[in-house]
Amino acid sequence: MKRLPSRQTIHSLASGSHPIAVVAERTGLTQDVLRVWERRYGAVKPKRGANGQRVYTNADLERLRLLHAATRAGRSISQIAQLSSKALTAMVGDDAAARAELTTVATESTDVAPMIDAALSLTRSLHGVELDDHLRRAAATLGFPEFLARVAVPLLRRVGDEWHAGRLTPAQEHLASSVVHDIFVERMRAFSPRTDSPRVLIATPAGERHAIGAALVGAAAAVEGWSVIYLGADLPAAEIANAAIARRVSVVALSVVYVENRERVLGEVRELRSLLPKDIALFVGGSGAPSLARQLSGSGVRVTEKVAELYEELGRARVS
Amino acid sequence: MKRLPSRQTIHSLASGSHPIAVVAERTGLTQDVLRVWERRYGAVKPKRGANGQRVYTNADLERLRLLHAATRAGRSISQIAQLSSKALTAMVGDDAAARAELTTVATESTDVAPMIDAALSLTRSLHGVELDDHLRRAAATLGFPEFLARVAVPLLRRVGDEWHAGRLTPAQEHLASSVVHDIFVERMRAFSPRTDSPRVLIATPAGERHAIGAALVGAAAAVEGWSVIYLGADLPAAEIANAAIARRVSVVALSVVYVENRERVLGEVRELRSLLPKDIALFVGGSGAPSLARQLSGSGVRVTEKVAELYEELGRARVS
DNA sequence: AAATGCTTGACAATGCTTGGACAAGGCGAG
DNA sequence: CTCGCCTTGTCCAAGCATTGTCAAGCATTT
Repeated sequence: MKRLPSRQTIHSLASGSHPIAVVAERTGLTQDVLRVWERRYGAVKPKRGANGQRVYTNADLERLRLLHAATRAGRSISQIAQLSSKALTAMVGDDAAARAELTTVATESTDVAPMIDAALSLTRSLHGVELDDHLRRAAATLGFPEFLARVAVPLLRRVGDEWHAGRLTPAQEHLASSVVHDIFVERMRAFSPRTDSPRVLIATPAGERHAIGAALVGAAAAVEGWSVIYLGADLPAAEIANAAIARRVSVVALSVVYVENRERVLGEVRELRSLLPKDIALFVGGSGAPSLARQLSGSGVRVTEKVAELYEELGRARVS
Repeated sequence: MKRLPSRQTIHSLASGSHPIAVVAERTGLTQDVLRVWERRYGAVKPKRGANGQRVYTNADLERLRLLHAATRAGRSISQIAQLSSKALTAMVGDDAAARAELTTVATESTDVAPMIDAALSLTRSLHGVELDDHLRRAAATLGFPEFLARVAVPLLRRVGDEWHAGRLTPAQEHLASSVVHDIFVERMRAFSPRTDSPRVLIATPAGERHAIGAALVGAAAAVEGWSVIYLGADLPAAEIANAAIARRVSVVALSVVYVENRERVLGEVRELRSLLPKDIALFVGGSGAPSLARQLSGSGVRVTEKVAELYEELGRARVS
């Protein structure tokens, strides 16, 4: 038996132990590449199990991700394989920053500011059809991911700001949200029917009536190749759980934008977690999610920054 | 005695008691696997009924689902069968999170080579509907200008090459062209009806029966904000001139892909130029255009080869 | 008798490892 | 510019362990 002092258990939780297949899946590297990087450059030195198979730690995994990012940025593996993980982190960060700078210069060819301004003015004048048309053009011109990051999200934020400042009426705000929402939903439906891709179910919990965040996540996920089941807003936990089980999704994602009744939302999320089988992962995202993070930690619910970024950080240079 | 009709075995019963068939159904594992996992790895240890048959609890069921998810993620059953259910939950959650993260991060710069390869393979197998779907996804993901330059044009060129090399049949070539053509035309129609924008007329001269280049230009122009009048292929100069004058276009663009009869095309272009008022600009583009460049220089006809050039020319013409 | 399930043993498919070979692309020298 | 060298990712073959599946024979229940 292994010795199990508390230190060891903590450490083993943090260090992880993954077979090569998992590492390949998670890093995006081929098994061949993993082996050859080890053999030729000693990039990582995984332990071996009793059967001689490689056993990678989480540190190895992270290191390999860094190496992968660095090689994608144009570095040659033989030059960087021996570097410390710390140096690698710094290097990858530098590369990302440099590239972000470069791409923002390069992408200024299509200037989105006029698109957003035009959309805002159509919102003001309550020209719904024209707004819809205008945004669809923008989406077709930029491509959906770009449209999301550089037009839809900034527009929604500006509409929100203007509304808070009293310069937009609720009707105007509602119009903009609903037009954008419909575009998201349509795109989601158009992209989803891939049969063999992993399924994700998206909704907002009961008490959260803002569907727009959920629709945004759904559209983004659909474009990324997920098969999306979109249920919309304000659903009780039992409904969500039933749908998730019936459709055999592997992930359920909830969007929480504005927390009206904190306890109620928390209760709904907890109930949903208890109703779902453990092998279905539950994510909570959205601008309201971080405020729930503490109460939900350790309960098997993941409060994901990644999804929250779609709301707040996508406005900046999205190139990671 | 123990009359437990299957209906009563709902998860409201905390412990549950299920025969192997139910467990197999609910976990997606075969009965053989259930037994062998128990025999070889002690993954679960179900109680036995009076007759020696296995009786699984709900906890067993959940644990088996977790194990199933973990093995699907690439882990080997012998390594994880002994782990606690809690550790398993964490591991499966991690795997799901990693996958979600990987896909959402992959938004950076989309690699088009696989798109083109996939399109070519769909062309080979004559899957017209799938090809259409695939290309529309690509267009929506990249945005139409990017799609044109990085997918559609390279694809058409490769199809042409393969066809010349005898590796594609005429039917396959035709399928690809027609699918791409339809996408172009649809995009053109969907984008055109701006009332106040400058108008461009697009066609191919008599003798040129390949409409695809014209459709390409039309779609590009429509996305750029032009109001496009698309006449299609193989039209005599007089027809084109009449339409151009009647609709008061400011630009006429001709596409010439494959020059069958050089003199005839030259004649058509010259005649068209002479029929058009001087304030209507005349462009000739397409892969067949450069070979006509010399004979047309100085005659008030502008020759462009690449799509990018055409964009520039259109931009210039629009300003003037 | 039919259905369901158990055990044991055997077998085939899959996956991992090692070592080597190969081809495409980058890069400097001629 | 071409030529060769180096780097790097991919592929292959053989050996071995793991793992899913199958068959045969038996037990219990309907």
